[in-house]
Amino acid sequence: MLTANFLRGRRRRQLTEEEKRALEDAVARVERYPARQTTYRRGELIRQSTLIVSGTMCRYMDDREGHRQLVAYHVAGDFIDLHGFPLQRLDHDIATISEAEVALVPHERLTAITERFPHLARMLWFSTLLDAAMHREWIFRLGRLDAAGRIAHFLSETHARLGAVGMVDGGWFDFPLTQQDVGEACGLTSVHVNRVFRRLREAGLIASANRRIGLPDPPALAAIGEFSPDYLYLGDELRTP
Amino acid sequence: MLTANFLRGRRRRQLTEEEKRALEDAVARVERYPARQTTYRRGELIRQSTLIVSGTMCRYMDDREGHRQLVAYHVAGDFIDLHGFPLQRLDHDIATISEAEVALVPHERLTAITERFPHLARMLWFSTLLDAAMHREWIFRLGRLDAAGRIAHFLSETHARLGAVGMVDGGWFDFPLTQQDVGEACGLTSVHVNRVFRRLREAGLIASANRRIGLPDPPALAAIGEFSPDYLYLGDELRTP
DNA sequence: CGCGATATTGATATAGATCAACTAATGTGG
DNA sequence: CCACATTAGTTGATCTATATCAATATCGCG
Repeated sequence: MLTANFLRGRRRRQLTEEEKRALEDAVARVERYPARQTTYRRGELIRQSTLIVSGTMCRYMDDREGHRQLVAYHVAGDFIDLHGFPLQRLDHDIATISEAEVALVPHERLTAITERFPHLARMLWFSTLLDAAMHREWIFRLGRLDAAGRIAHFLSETHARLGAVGMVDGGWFDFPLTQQDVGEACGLTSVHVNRVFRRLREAGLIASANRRIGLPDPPALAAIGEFSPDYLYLGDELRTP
Repeated sequence: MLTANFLRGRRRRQLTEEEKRALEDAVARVERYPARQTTYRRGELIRQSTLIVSGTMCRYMDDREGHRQLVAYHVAGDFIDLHGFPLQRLDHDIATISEAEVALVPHERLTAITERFPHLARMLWFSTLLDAAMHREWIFRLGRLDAAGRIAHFLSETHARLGAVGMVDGGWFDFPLTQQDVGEACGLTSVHVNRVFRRLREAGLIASANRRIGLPDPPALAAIGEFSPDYLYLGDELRTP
């Protein structure tokens, strides 16, 4: 099932079999994007939305000098540009981080869903509001936390979200972001990210190898990042850092 | 009309008379909140949503030490906690800034709207995604701009949004936020906000009197804040800084 | 195996925080 | 409507987290 990870691990995911089938049937085709490619540019008209089947993508905005600010990081099960359905155009760019397989859903089929399946429509709405909740958390992170806190928060969030879709194994998960990318998500330079990573590593709070990250002590990291996963609306079994 | 300012001044606000009436009829009652009062605390169950008729409110999150980070500022016409309709609980607190008059819409009536008026439902969805777009812009502001840029961006945004609901007069608009509040929105201390305000005032870019702010040269201020109003999805007549 | 991307480390600079008065508004009770 | 209290705004001196600049080391890939 292409859409099996959609809202997986979230509370209130009461989709009926009929709704699941309607969503799966709404997929028009599947594509594969190479790593590090911008797939959508701000302002383009959107006629379909993109559900990540596997791989990772991000949404970002460039400042005047071309420095990138990530505004969201997306993993399997995320409907990355569903915002484009009501908005028609987006205010930011979208790119892959790692290679990604995506399912494309034409907007006319989403319109049909909102007419025929009001509850499923509210679940789609819900999923865009999860993004908004993450945005708020990112605002908090940038506005109130220092460098170590921001990075700890970002890693804790990624850990929790990947956990929800079964992609954490023994505290380890894929992490295809460079230190430069992490800096662009956290409003820091890659140099400073490197120094903070070292401190966290020396404190036994993170480990890394082969583009994967391990969190030996998630609660301690969550404490540094003032992270609490409420805003991810996870199912009961997933609600500890 | 209590709901007259809802989506006012936005592109794609094609509500039929019937839809407008349905929304107006969904209002169960009107309340008045005093200034500087927290009206909703994170995690409470929400059974109704709040549309601001007049006055200003904000959404915020506290850090461990109780320092506040604003994540949104809301004015007349904003459906401040419509996110709570699909989410059921919110991840942040809500408070008034100035005294506010609000219209309350029970969630069961919103559910009825999504079943009977799919297009109006998409417009409600659209309005929550405007919030998400503003959130993204706040992330950009905090992650990539310096103090002057952040403040310039925030003032430019407020100017544009109040313009959309007809609340800007000769470049002047109500601004009930203290410098402390601006700091909490922009990730700065009130002391530093004060110094930046002085510089902007001396440069002839802002003026203030009686809790109002005037922007003598909006394009120049927008340039400093790298502000472009695309993300507000304003009508054609309102799309210059 | 070698090259470009990424990570690492050190030295120095700076924007903004912090601490500490002081002043100007705004409000409040007698 | 005045006297006082409280809140908001202003300014200066100093400190610090993070940026910047620069060099080297290591990794992953063709």
